[in-house]
Amino acid sequence: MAVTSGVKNRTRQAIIDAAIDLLAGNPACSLGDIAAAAQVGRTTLHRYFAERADLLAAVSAEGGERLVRAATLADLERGTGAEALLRLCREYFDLGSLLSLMFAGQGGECWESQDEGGLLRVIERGRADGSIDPALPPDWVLALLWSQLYAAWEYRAQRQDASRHHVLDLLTRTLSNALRPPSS
Amino acid sequence: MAVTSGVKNRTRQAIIDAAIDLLAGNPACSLGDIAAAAQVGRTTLHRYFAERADLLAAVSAEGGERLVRAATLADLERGTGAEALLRLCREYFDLGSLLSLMFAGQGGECWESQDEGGLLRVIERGRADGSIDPALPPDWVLALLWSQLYAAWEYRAQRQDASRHHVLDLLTRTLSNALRPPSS
DNA sequence: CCGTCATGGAACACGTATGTTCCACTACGA
DNA sequence: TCGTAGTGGAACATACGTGTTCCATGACGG
Repeated sequence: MAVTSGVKNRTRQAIIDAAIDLLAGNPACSLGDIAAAAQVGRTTLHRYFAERADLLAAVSAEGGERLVRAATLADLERGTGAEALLRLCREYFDLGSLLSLMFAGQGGECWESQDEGGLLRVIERGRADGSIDPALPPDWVLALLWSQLYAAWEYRAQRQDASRHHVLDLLTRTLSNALRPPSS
Repeated sequence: MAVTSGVKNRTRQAIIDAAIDLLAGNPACSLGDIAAAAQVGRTTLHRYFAERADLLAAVSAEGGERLVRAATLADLERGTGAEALLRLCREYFDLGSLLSLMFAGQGGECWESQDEGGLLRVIERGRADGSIDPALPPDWVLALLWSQLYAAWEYRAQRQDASRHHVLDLLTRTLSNALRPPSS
């Protein structure tokens, strides 16, 4: 498969990036808005993605790739379950507006199904090695992870004075506390 | 000001209730859908709320009232700051789909501004009495409260087997752990 | 210099949500 | 029995998003 002319790839990527940013803020935003944000004509957008559903599918695929990439960077096999989860949290935090987009997708549709199994395994490991409270069901831990991640992202968006490092520190502290077993 | 005939009040309330339920699931849902859910004609809906914005304003007002009512029931002046916050959490949890609606409203627009001050005072009290980690900024505590509340609501919606009591127990446990100061 | 490639704009048809008007039906009290 | 309040349905005009077609422009390599 030939690499369809570097120009087309860049245009396509610009559209997808713009779509992620705008859809995160308003899942019902118009294609015209997305095209404008990507600095291309609406005609061009339709040339790459015939229907809205096609664009959404491409955004979904891009999101899935970024999630997998983040999970790889987090090196989930290393350390205790809780440590791995917190590392993953830091990687996910850098996904930016993609977080809002997935949260708007109501908890899980396509992307999560990919590595959700992997995450649940990490959580189980944490419950076994004593770094995560076994009284917490794995999917509740997952819900907790996503909700605090989203809260941290929104917190950072509202208070520009808060540095990335500071917010990440708050997130790490509260999440690890929430998951810690009572005996520890 | 006369009480405009009990019938009109009941119709109006039915429309607002239906609007809260549907808008929580889809903020862009049509007025026709809301009218159908309220079991009234679209004409009637327009008779009570001339424009969509009018209905949204009424929903906003209703949400604000319910929040205030919940805060009153929580008796925020009693006990430590953390205890009061957890009581409030339980009251808020029963607001149901209103939680999703306010979360869709992106963290805070009108309703929160009402009692946000009161909540921040409770959080400050908790920081002072040692029941809340003083290292956590009050508005981060607030963000944490809302995000875990939303997570709990979604968790309950997805897993019908989880009883209200069980979910509320998980929420209380993780939230109080997240807020607990390290020394304790 | 010419051809193609990628693009952007204009215009159109179509569907849907919205807001309005008009008329008919039902319940209820005087 | 009559008049009124509350309602619902049908129809209409309007606005907006969508998907398509057609044509013009600028860039780039032969």
